[in-house]
Amino acid sequence: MDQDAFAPCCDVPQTHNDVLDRVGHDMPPEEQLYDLADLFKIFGDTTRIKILYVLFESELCVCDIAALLGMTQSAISHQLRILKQSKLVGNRREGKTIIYFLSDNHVRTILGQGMEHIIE
Amino acid sequence: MDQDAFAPCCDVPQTHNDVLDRVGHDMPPEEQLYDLADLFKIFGDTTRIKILYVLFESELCVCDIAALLGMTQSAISHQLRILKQSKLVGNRREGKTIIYFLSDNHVRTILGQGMEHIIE
DNA sequence: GATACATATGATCAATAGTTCATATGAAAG
DNA sequence: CTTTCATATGAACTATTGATCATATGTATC
Repeated sequence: MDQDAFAPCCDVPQTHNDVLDRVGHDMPPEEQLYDLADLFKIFGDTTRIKILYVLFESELCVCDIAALLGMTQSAISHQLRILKQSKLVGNRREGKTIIYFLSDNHVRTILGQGMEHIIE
Repeated sequence: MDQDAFAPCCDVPQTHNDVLDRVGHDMPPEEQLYDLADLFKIFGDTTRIKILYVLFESELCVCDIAALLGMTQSAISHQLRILKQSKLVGNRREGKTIIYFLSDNHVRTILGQGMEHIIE
């Protein structure tokens, strides 16, 4: 990053360049931040949250999830695709049906922390 | 919830109603799930993630954040508004400028867990 | 191998979100 | 009290997203 890129932009009584330099340096790389936002986007939809919550308690086939949430098989399938791409859920075939399950421990923590925040 | 609402929808070798009954019961109320999704939507944008990251290390005024991220003051201000509405950041006036800061401990945990997930 | 069942996928459409531009608010200095 | 500086806000435009509908894939059964 350019050393002198940050000129004082307002008359705050502290030295700006010091702070700005330091802050700018500890920033994770652009790509990681992008991936991180993408991950949280997944949690930012009620349907997907509900899916994660039901899988939380039991692995389930697609039609069961659809029945539980009162939604179309197609809608659920589309969302499961997204969840699987992000490695948040996994699946296995069992005869004609396909069983989905949570594949990651972080899911619980992330949802839990989110809940704590909104409960307050 | 209706006791007999869930008929078996596929020929999975387990009894569906048992599982579906149990899973349906431990679901948080609709409104909470909605709020939860709304909270995560906030983390689902690169700009807001970056803002949180810089505030992570130091409280800053609006124009400093804009300078750090190389973005318009207006864009930043709009996003700060959203972050403030969700109680993720707070602010205080200091002369002509307004200083923003992180107001919640969960922010660190949530971002941290997210990072852990994508690093793997 | 033809049919039925469970799931996946592609196209389409409505709704939502983020940036930009122009402008408004609000405190401080002269 | 007028001007200036820092920030906030509203409107408009584009891009993205989630549900629906129709259809494709793929496994099992006859």
